[in-house]
Amino acid sequence: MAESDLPSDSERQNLGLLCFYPYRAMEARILAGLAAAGFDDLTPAQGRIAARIGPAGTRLTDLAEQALVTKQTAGSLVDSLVRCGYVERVPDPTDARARLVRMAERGRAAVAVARRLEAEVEAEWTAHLGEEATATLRAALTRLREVTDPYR
Amino acid sequence: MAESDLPSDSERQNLGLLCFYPYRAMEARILAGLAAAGFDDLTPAQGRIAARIGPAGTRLTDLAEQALVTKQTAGSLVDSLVRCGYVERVPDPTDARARLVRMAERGRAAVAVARRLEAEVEAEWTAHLGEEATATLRAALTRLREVTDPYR
DNA sequence: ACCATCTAGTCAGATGAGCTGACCGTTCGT
DNA sequence: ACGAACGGTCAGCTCATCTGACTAGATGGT
Repeated sequence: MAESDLPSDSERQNLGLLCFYPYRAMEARILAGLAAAGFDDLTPAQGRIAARIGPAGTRLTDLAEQALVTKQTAGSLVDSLVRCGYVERVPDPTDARARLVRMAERGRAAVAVARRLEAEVEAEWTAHLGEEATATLRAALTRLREVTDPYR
Repeated sequence: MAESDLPSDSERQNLGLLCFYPYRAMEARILAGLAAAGFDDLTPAQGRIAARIGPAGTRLTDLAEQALVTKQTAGSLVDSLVRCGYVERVPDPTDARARLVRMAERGRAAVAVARRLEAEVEAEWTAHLGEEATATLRAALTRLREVTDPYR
């Protein structure tokens, strides 16, 4: 990679903002693809919550904490996901106060589509940047997460 | 996001999601810093609009297009920014239909603080990643923007 | 010059996403 | 066994965002 390709000072952008573009692009592509596949009642916020549901189910409080929203917000998003058939609530066998939010049939189908779309977009990005630069980018972002994501 | 038949590393995350953490962290830090400096009536959405106002002023329609929101949304955000004294609307001398949204005194003061905070956070990230890796990261993100930002 | 059309921006109304604060039932440590 | 902590819901609010319909000014073809 030629060093002369580095942006001039006037073009130099805030690193946070630079991170925003790929994130927004990925989210938009996945949401559009899901809609095209018939999952057209999903919103970005629902997706962000749903993406954090573990294989065995996850408590509402944990979802809220990881997504950095209040439990009320998480609760209403889960309600809407339940209404649309993506997830279900089951009692937590280990704690009678709690319930686990778990993927339902439709949710699993949507996740499969989302994974495929995600891989598709990453492949495009890799084609643009090159294999090696992409791997380096992923490594840097993963390290950066250590200081930017409080809930790893 | 954990179950997949693919034998993928469990730590390996969607590149889009990996981009999300730094973006969110940067935005939160800048907003918190601005609030601490007395600019405590700014919301994230107002900030995203305000960040796109050019030195000579920018039309509402252009702000909306760049921020990927409708002009109605941009309009109401600008209204609130005007109310709080951050920006002002002046007639566009070249088109009587249009008005330019321009930074006001308080807006310029806030921008100065935001720039300082931004540099501060980037310095922390650089300390964590190292000079060279940070430069490489910036270069990769800048190139990635070519395919992820429709309004460059 | 005229009219059709385009563009800049606003008005009205709806909904989603997020918050704070108050509350109830369950669990757990001492 | 009891009080503090935890899991979750209810109520009520604000802000951000959308779609659709509209007005005023600009522009271009005949």
